[in-house]
Amino acid sequence: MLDLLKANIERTISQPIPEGICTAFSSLLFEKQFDKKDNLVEEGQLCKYIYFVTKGSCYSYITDEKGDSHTIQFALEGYWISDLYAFFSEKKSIYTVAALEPTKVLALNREQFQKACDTMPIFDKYFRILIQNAFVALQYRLAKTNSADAEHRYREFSQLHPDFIQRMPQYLIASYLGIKPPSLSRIRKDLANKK
Amino acid sequence: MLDLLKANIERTISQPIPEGICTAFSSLLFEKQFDKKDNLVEEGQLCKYIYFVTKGSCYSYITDEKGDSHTIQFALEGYWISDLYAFFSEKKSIYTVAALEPTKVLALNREQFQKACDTMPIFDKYFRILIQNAFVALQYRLAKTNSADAEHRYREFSQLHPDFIQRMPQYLIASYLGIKPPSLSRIRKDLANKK
DNA sequence: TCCATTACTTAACATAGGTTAATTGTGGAG
DNA sequence: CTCCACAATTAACCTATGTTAAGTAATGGA
Repeated sequence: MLDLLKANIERTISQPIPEGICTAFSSLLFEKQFDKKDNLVEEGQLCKYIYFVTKGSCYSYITDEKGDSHTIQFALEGYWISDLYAFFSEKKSIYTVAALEPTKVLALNREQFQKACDTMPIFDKYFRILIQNAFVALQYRLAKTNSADAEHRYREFSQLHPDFIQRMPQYLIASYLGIKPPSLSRIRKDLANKK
Repeated sequence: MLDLLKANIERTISQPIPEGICTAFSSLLFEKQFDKKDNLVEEGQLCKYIYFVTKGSCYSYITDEKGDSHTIQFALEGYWISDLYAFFSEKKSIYTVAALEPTKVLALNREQFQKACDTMPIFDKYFRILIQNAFVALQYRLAKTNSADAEHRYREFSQLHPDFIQRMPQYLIASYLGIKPPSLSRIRKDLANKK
């Protein structure tokens, strides 16, 4: 499962990395397993790790005052996930990360993350580009949240993430899109009728 | 106005930078001026630069099918702004960046950006942390957009960005919050009455 | 200083999406 | 195979915010 990570790094920075660097990096990570419904990060707790998913899937969400959950991010194999706010600031987590299936991850803690970035400049680059891409995608998602209606957002999401449509339950997709399950049902019904 | 940038870099990476590095970096930048309402980036055009604001203010927005604008980001002195999607992908811009006042910026183009990152690893670090912070803030903004009502979002925004409240017109603040000017007026009226 | 423009407010009405609750569908544990 | 718990759908009704349009207040250029 290190192959998945190595491929991810090389694709992200658009260059092959020496075997030595890869070994050095992987020595900073350790493998961890979670059952379905386990929490990888818990709201209110410190967030010690960022996780690279090698098997399974998970998602992060925020809980509002009414107790409702709002999905922030999905992660399948090959995705990083965590509460980056809490991870970098060393404050209490504001999000929860939970496994949707039995899930295997590679965990990286803050000290090792710093060490990787400080001793191997290639990792500043890797994480810079990784976050750069995530930022661009997130900005677009917010732009669409504020400028397009729910049906439009659902159609675009289906196109962009057919894999998520397959594997994630609908009530989570609804919450990712910023709507409630009955609304998503309505939208799906309308779309089915149109065809 | 290079002082502003140097201070920004040192604060971001939490370490002083040698004078030499600073000079080398600044030689990659060039100064540019815009009048009020000028576009720094135009939707549909290539986005050649990222801009560091040294004087004045600007904002980025997306235009929807109906022709309505939706504010993505504000930038005062000490902020970077651009269409990062277009800048990095070399595709046509999907956002517009416009000056709200007579504005001075330092412009950095893609080749120089690459050069800075490739030859001075400290700039990978600088931009990594910069984008990291922007990502964390953006993720929180989206989380709130999906989980809190407009009044809550406005109160939080006022607390977090009193400077924006001062300097930005209300119709742009409304659009930043994902609502229309009449709604923001209503909210402000209600808040004034509550006190 | 005055006019023209642009921003802000207000009110009446419209609507997308939320809420609730009942109903049906479904997949995993035993 | 058969429950049971949970996920998805549906329908009736509700509410926050949008829409439109008019009126008022600022602002900036001649």
